Amino acid sequence: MTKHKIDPRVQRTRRLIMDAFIELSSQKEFRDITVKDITIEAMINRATFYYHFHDIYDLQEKALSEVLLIKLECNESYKLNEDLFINVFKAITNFQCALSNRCHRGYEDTIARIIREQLEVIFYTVLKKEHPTHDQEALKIASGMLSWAIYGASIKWKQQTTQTSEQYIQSIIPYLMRGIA
Amino acid sequence: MTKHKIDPRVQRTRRLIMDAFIELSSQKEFRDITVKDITIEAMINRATFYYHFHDIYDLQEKALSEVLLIKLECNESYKLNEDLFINVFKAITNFQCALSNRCHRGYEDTIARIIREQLEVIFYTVLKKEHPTHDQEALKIASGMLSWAIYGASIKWKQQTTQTSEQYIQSIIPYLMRGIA
DNA sequence: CGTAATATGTTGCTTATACGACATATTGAT
DNA sequence: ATCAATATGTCGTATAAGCAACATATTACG
Repeated sequence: MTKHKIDPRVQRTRRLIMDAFIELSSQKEFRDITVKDITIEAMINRATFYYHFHDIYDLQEKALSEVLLIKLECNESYKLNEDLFINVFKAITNFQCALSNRCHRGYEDTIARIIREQLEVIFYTVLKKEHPTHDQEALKIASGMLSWAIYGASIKWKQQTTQTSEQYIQSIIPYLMRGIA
Repeated sequence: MTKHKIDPRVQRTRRLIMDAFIELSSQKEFRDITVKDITIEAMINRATFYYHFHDIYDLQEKALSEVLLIKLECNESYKLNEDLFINVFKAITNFQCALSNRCHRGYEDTIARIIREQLEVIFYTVLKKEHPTHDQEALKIASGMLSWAIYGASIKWKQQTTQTSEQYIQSIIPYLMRGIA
């Protein structure tokens, strides 16, 4: 049960805006999508857009975060183990490949930040559950380092062509597991 | 271009309500569908439902009219000829068959009225276009009689089992065409 | 480079929708 | 037949969304 119920109109309108962005992003590059495009596709007023989002960049981040979140398929049964790393790595590499022809220059930093932030939340949640008595700050640092590490691995993976993402992450999991679990 | 623009919120909300009704009517009989069911399925407030519809019966009529309208596939190129009668007849018999297992007793009159009203509008529009100088009242009477006739034929068709709806209407078209075109 | 067209961002006001409360009606169970 | 549960219908209030207008910024074109 949600502790705080969101107004259904807000849910619907945000859904309309997010879906409009996703639809438009399959038709044109991110930098060519305007707030006007969004409002036409979603059939909402421009003032309504600004009621929900700061600007087009705010929407891009939130929309991409949601897309990644869906790919990550987070669930409460996640444990800090090999399966988690494999799933997470496949999700972020899939995410990056899906974006590679929609946003060239200028979005790498945004995407990188979105990926790291999502990973950090996941790792922190899992670590918190497995080590409830540990210092919160230490868990934050650990999850932050892990997210950077996984992200760095994905960048390295992209630079090579001989291994699938699953093969690649499996080859580096021993380096991840040592010193954590 | 519409001469009067409808508020997008009104359009969206009515769409939600109509779609909720259609969805529910594939799961339960009409008489078992409540306003509460509709508001849950559509995710709208009960007061909002009453803002748009008088009661559940008002919704049923409007929703069914829309379903029939879609089946009729009205377009501006319609002419009062054999094709029109065949299309119209197939649409209303299809409509009646689709409903036959969702609303038993108590809805025949509502459905009959919906069918006749839609047919009357279609026939009047076509007659008006083909005989623009004719007396408006005479055109109304002619379209009314035609709609009753076609509806009556559909009732007769249901009572027999040897002919398809298309065969049936073709066998009675000569009786319809004489005295009109 | 200058100008026109287009997009952005904001504002005040209006309309549509949500909520909770309430009285009444209907339905289901005993 | 009675009572409890559920549904209906309405109301006052609050919030979200739409509209038109406006000033400013950006983009496209000649």
